[in-house]
Amino acid sequence: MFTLATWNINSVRLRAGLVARLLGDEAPDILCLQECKSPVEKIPVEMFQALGYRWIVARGQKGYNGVAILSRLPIEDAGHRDHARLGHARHVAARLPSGVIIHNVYVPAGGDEPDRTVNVKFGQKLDFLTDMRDAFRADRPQRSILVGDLNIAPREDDVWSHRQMLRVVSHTPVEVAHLADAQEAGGWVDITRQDIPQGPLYSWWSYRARDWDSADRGRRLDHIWATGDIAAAGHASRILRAARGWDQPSDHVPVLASFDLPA
Amino acid sequence: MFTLATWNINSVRLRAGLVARLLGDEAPDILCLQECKSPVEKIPVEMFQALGYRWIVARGQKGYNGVAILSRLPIEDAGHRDHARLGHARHVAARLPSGVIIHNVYVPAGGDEPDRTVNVKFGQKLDFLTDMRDAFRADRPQRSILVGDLNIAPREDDVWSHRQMLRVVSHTPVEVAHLADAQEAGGWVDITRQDIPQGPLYSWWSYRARDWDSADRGRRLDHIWATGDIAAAGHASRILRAARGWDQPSDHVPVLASFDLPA
DNA sequence: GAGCAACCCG
DNA sequence: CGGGTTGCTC
Repeated sequence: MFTLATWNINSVRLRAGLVARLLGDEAPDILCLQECKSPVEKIPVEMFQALGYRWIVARGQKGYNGVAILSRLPIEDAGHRDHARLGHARHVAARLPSGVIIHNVYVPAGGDEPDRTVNVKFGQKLDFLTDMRDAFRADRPQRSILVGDLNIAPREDDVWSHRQMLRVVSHTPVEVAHLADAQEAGGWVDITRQDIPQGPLYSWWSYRARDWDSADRGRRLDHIWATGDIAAAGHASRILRAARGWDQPSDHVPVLASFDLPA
Repeated sequence: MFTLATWNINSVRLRAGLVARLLGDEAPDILCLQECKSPVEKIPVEMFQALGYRWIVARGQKGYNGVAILSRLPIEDAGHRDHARLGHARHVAARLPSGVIIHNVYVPAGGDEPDRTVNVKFGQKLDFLTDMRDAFRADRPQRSILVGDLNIAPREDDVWSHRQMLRVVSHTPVEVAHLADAQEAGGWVDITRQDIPQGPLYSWWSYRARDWDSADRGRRLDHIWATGDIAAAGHASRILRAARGWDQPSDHVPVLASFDLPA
């Protein structure tokens, strides 16, 4: 059995203290971070190692993007992909001793306008998802877990208002379809929704609203998926809403799940 | 009797807490600040008023310069000067009930190269001082006090090494001469040195040295002067070296003096 | 070394 | 709103 968490940290150096708090409070075996906004060599790894997270696999970039997998179980680097050839640090993979592969993904946010003819970033987001789909078609994953900030809230109850969000990037039908295609191509099961099938579930609240808690205009942008062969082992899904109220918080909160599998 | 302090605060908004600490600890009747780096309307005046400093006279500018006089005695705005027509907020004056005038001055730093033919900022610094001199010649001050960051350490014992500083902006002979001319034109007496005639005295330590305290490569850039007619009333001069060790400090520390005069 | 501006990005 | 960047100033 092992527990896994994913968190868009929005600067791993600025929020190393919050990461330490999560590791201390929840003690996941594996923590996948996105938006580290740091070159790999400037990630405060000693701090995480001091807390028992001796293994780290990461892809870094100065100022933007950046993904890292911290683990207290031994992990090996399992490569990384440059989906849609953006040249961004948005994917890294690790292998557990049992052979299970963890993919840590940070899908592009996609800008404001949900129209690729006027907004190149929206086109890049769709291309990134199409490229993910193609990679999973070419090489169907098995005994794998995919987590990360996918920057899409696919279901009606993944957003505070389906109607008001239909034309807002992260919940438009074209994005949801692209995400579904990638999910289907990999045979990925949404573990969070397998565990909590009904009702509103959010992992992100905008910085721009000061009353994020009462207004509760959230979105579920952060996901934990597993391939069908191991999906039944996934359980104990949680979203740590309280982390949005921590001091100097990220706009995302950690999402967790456990797997009844040998690590 | 009243006590007066001067402090280059290097952002009054960022260090409003330190200002409050000084006001609480030392309770000067008047505090003159330089480098407020703020428009007047964004200075946290409510905070100072809550501590009893009900009067404020200020000249502001966005991002750079900015001078303010906080007082718990009633003061009136006594105008401001734009020496050398730089268009900077570097001078403001206030009048005490007794008629004593307080000038709060922030002399330009002057850049790195002490040569006006290659460094316009150095030329502006000299012009600013010449213009101060001319203003005092035209209208000789009486019953006046002049304080501020004059960005010049005039004496050998105002710097950690006279020899090594002779070609460093803030201690070059040409600057010292310009300052002396302005001082003489106004009949100004250096109250700090009237009180503490001998020995090293510094009010500034560079941010760049982490070991500012042990290395002690300081300079006395911040001054309290009074016209000859009231100079004998000046006493109890102090430089609050400890403030350089406060949390997130300014690179300057407060300089204080008291005057045995009716406010 | 540190603050602020202007700018990019989410 | 709140991260990051570069460039300027002190």
